[in-house]
Amino acid sequence: MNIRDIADIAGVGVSTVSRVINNHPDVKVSTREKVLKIIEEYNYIPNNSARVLKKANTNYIGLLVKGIYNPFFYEMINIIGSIIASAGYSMLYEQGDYKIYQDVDNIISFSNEKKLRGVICLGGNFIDLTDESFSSLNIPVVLTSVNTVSKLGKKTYSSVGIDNVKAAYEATSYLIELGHKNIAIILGKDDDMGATWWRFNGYKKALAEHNINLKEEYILVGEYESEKSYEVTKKLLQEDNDVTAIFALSDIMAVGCARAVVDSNLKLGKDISLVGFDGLDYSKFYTPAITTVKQPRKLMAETSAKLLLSLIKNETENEHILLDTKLIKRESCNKIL
Amino acid sequence: MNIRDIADIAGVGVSTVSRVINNHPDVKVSTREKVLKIIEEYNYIPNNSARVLKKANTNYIGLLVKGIYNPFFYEMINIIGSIIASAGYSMLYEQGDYKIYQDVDNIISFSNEKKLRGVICLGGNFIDLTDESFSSLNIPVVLTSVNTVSKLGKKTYSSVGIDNVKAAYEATSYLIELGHKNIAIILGKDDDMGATWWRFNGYKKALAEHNINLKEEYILVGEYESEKSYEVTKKLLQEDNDVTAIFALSDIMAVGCARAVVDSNLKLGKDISLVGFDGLDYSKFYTPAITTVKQPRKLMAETSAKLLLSLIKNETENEHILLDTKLIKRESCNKIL
DNA sequence: TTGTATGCGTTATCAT
DNA sequence: ATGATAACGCATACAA
Repeated sequence: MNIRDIADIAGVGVSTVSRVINNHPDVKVSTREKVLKIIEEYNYIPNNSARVLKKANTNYIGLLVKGIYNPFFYEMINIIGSIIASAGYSMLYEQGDYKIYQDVDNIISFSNEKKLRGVICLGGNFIDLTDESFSSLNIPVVLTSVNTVSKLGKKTYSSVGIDNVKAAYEATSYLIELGHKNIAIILGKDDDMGATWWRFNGYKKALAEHNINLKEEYILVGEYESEKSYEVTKKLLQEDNDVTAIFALSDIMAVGCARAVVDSNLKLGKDISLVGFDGLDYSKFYTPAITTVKQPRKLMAETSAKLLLSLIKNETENEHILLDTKLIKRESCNKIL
Repeated sequence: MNIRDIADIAGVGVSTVSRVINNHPDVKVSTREKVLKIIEEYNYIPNNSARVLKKANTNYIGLLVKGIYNPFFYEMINIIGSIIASAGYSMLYEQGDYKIYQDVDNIISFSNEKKLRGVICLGGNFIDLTDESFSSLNIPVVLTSVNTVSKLGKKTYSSVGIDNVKAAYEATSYLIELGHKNIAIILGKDDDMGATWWRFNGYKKALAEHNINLKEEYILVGEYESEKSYEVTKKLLQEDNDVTAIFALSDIMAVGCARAVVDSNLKLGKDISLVGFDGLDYSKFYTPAITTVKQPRKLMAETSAKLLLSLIKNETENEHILLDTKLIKRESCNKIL
């Protein structure tokens, strides 16, 4: 069943059917209705490939997600997906693990191969972006929750994110204000140039401002996993009796820490203070509830999708949007002398 | 840059280039290398739409996910995605909320529109499946973590899931064996004919076998949300002093319950026993750790993807696979007299 | 307002 | 082993 069949059945030319399908104005109302009825009746669906081949553009938007198991992104995927869908686009989803470091090449080949109209990247490393990085790409790119280190190429892509340095600085400062001096930090990956790196910088900045020395032993790596964070925290608590606070760079890791504290016969929110990062639901329902840096992930998702849509429609220029985080104080922290 | 350009540059015919691209045997090694070099040099990527138009089949596999925020599915999405990708297919992702009840129509239009090679559905309601439901569909369908009620049409699709009745029966029986008689249950949605309904049946079966009456007041609805579950649990504990155990049909909801117990000045794992469902990581790290029914979600994801791939390759017939769940006993339950 | 004819880039058939 | 050419289904320029 193709456009010609419909045309024959309706007793009209193919172009008329095409015009009906594409809502062109120059069709008599009665003709349009007749054609529409037949399309309906025969369940005709235009061949997308032929359309794309002819028009040389698709209605695909690519979503490139970095990090296999990142609950933080999952919710965002669906928000982005629904906005994209209601704008008439389809979402082509691809994910890569943390090991792939050629993210730019990834985007370009993804785009070329699938003839995308635009791309959103959730996470990823874009360390050495240049003015030419995206030059071979003629579709808009939105990097969301991505930390670019380079100042170059800002005109060639958009971004939506948070100020990781500031967020981590605030969280660490909060712990310091509560009187903590021995503050351990659980990093995601130690070779990560993304969020981990910037947040680590915020932590170091806060320590430095209060003349607290950075201690090697207090820098742990949790691999963004509860389990791993549990292990490293437990080990730390066994070996060191001075530590009074822990800053975990994700809530997933914070939960692992929390349990490690309990299992070390210490009281969370009393012997050890804990701050997480992300603002996932379950930090709120944990016992005791875990203080965390809340990222506006719904807003981030919405902003990204809407921005990309505007960019595709050429309604706006590339933008770099930083959204606010919020330190949510709960029961896992307390004041010490 | 198209196949003709490459052919011209290489000084060969288009068919030769096509043969090279598609790894056809009848090409002299030297010719193949020459063409390959030029393809590489000019960064030529074959036009997918033209290919599809010609071959009348894509390399798209559709993933239809039900339920906007279901962490249980998220991890599975990525596992499925990576298996699909390494088999050379791309994943077209669509999601719907719980309100859409015409899931079969959804699959069919999705498939037709995108010329999919196969579809995996994560969740969803397929209550009145008939032998004809999928008859207009000539691609394999795998329903994962879906509860079909109908016995019809089993030859026309595959499924991967767990025995929800049995799993819920075991969990409830466990609580009963511990001495509990007043066991509340937190359902997902009250009008859900999917997992909730079957698990609810397992719960009822266990109660009936031990001559425990089903109490209206003990049937709560948590909307698959921690927050909502928190509220209904808190209300229950205020109004009723007899309840000694709660069975939450998802870990997300269990976490909400857990906190509600604490906030009602009761001790979880002592005054109130709690069993969750799913086996998400954080039930393990909760304090106290939450007993839960673990679903083998990685295995479910792998099984689904591999099954679909075999079905596409016509290597196997439709199958209906039930995987085992496991009750993981932790600290949130205790024996009462 | 409507129909005819052409070409989008590829693969497959048929020659050579 | 290789090349010419005819589809695939559609949108559109042009003709009517």
